[in-house]
Amino acid sequence: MGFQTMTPDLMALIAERFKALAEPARLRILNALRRGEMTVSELVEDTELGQANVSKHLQLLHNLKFVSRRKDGLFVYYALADKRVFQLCDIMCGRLESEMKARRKLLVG
Amino acid sequence: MGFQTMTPDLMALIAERFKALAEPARLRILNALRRGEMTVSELVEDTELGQANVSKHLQLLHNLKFVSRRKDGLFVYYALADKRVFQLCDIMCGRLESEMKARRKLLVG
DNA sequence: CTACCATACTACTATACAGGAAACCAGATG
DNA sequence: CATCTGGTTTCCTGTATAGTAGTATGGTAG
Repeated sequence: MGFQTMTPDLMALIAERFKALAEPARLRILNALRRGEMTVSELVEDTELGQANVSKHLQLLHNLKFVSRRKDGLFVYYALADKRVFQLCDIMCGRLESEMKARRKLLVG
Repeated sequence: MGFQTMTPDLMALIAERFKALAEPARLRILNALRRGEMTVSELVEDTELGQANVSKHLQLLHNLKFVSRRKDGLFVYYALADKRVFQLCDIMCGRLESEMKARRKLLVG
């Protein structure tokens, strides 16, 4: 596909997916899941968010295929479904570094 | 830096930047700018958004260093300041492709 | 069965922000 | 100066969604 052939539809789909990552709470959840599969309550503990809140975020991330879900008895286990998330975050971090460097240069210069 | 050393602060900064890309209007503006420097009114024509609206989006993109601005007489020229945007979009497109493939498999299977 | 626990759903409030209209500002030009 | 043009800022409205509290569902244990 590629970003070259940019249609409004494609644009909306991409925007929707960026929006999923545009929330510190969800980034925190995804980051926690890097350690491996976790249950909802483990994530609640780890992220210090409310249970309903975590559940909602997980649902959204699952709909967009960022996480997978597996039910086992009483618990529901969530896991990363797409590691590209971190590739995206790394690029953003690179951007941030450039920004900060530029800002520092301004202050010094 | 890298996403490894994830602090809440860093998370918020990243989320803020993803949010900038989580808007079809802004993606359209950035995509238009791929052709090169453009004035606000050229962008208005190209994107079919309101002029004030475009101006506001440009300001946001400029604050986050996605675009650069250059004033010349009556006109203000905006240009891409960071091509990594499209790298990000391409990764998202890759994700979309995987998603669609998986969905198709489900329908067929 | 009842009691209990993990998770999901519903209803609500508060906040953020996109978009549009109009006021406003800055250079250019006569 | 007055006026035009291009761009910005302000105010407003509607919509979307984060977060929370309370409730419902569904599996498990006794």
